[in-house]
Amino acid sequence: MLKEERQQVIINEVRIHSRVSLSELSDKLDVSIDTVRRDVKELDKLGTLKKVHGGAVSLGFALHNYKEQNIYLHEKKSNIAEKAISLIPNRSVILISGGTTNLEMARLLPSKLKITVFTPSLPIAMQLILHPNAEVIFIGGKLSKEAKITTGGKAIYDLSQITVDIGFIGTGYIDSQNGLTEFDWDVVQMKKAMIAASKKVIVPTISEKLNTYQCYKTCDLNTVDTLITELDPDAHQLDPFRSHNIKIL
Amino acid sequence: MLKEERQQVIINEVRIHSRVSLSELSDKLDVSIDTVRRDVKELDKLGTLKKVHGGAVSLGFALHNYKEQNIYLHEKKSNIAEKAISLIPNRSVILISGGTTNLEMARLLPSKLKITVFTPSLPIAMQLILHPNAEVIFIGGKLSKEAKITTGGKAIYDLSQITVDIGFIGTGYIDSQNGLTEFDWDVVQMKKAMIAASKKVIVPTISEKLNTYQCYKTCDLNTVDTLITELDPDAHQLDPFRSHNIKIL
DNA sequence: TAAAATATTGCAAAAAACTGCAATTTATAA
DNA sequence: TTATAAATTGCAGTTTTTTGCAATATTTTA
Repeated sequence: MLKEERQQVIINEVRIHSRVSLSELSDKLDVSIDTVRRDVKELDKLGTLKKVHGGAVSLGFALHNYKEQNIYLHEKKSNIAEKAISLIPNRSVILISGGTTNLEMARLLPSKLKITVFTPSLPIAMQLILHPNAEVIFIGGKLSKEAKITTGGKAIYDLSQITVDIGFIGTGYIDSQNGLTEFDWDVVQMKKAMIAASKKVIVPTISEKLNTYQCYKTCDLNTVDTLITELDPDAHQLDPFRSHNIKIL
Repeated sequence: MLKEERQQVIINEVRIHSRVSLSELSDKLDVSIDTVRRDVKELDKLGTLKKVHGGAVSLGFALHNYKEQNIYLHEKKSNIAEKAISLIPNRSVILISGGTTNLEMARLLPSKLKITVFTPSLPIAMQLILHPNAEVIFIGGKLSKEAKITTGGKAIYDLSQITVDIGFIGTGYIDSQNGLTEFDWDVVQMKKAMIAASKKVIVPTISEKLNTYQCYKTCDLNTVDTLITELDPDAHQLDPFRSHNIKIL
């Protein structure tokens, strides 16, 4: 088989599936993994596809792919995401709201984890497309351009028809007195519906958000089952949140 | 055997198979591999085919291989997208299925156009978030990772509850006999539902797809109101599609 | 943090390409 | 027809490209 043919096959695979692993290609093409790696490297240089660790993805996909803005915050969010992931049993059904911390969680979800995910968040759905074992169900509705999640009566009604094991509910603001709050009224309605649909409510948030609040209230703190921050669970900053029957991680 | 004949055989082989290896040619033509190598080198210089390590490929194949093809296709898609956009009145309600041609349309939608868009496609929704005057309503459901659109009973039911002015329905394959067809059954169900929800059905497609078909049928050609390709509406290639009461743009 | 998976690098064998050359064929003109 | 020049072809030696492997480094996963 000519090298050109091989590369053509690779391009097709990437076009059809948006992503492909080197071992799959090596298998399919019956050449060593080194060879497909070199091929993919060449195609990457030519700008035909994007090489990633373990395989390749189509350029269209790489576009929407997440971009880490602030390294400092990013580390915190990865830390939170890892803690959050540790709470997800295999074969569970979860709900993920929007937000960059939740996006980080979606990105870090282990590929072996079999899971069903409901989400109204466009970026999170986009990310989860890459996950081989996640069944993703998108909550439809009117798109909020700021929050990049769906909102409105339809979405809220759809949420009322489901119950999930765990809801990972991000929040714009969190305060020991005022609970979870937001700046956007539509978003609050969605979060209320998401919380109602979740047997267990987990709130992942970076510590910067602690002790801040806004005008519209999502829920009281005692609605929250688990609060996850990048801090040590025993940190003093978390003291005001201990009195509400909340697990802190 | 004359050199001329030999080279003609080589040209034919490449035309038929898109590719050929030097050893195959040497075998078939019963001359040394050096000779076919020299032949191929000449044909390459004449621009009849493209010489590659170990053999030769057709020019189309080579073009297909690299970035040029993407740019080439992209131009066609922009052309189609512009024609499609000209059919959208201000303040109309439209439905956009998935596909890269439709994505191009979403990208090129004039920012002044006030519009309501229903879509089950993740990339298109992602794109439309950037549009200042588009109200975007996402059709929720189970995500198909291949097509990046939602599918399944819920999405189809939701579609049955709406009616839009225009539906822009991309298609994987289109043929004058077999109509619109797809490779993926779930996607076909979605497209049927989208067509049912549209007062007017517009099918934007690049000419490469004309006269191709697959096993699952979306609809007959006479269901389509307007067919848009990058070709001139009078082009001969479109003749087979004229008899079905279709506007061609 | 350890272990598993993936990348990188250098290297050597194999395949293919290139070069010069001689034998052969073809073309051309006397 | 014949002599000569030009083109074609195959071969041998050399160079380049491709490919797989192994050792080592890096990244990802558990």
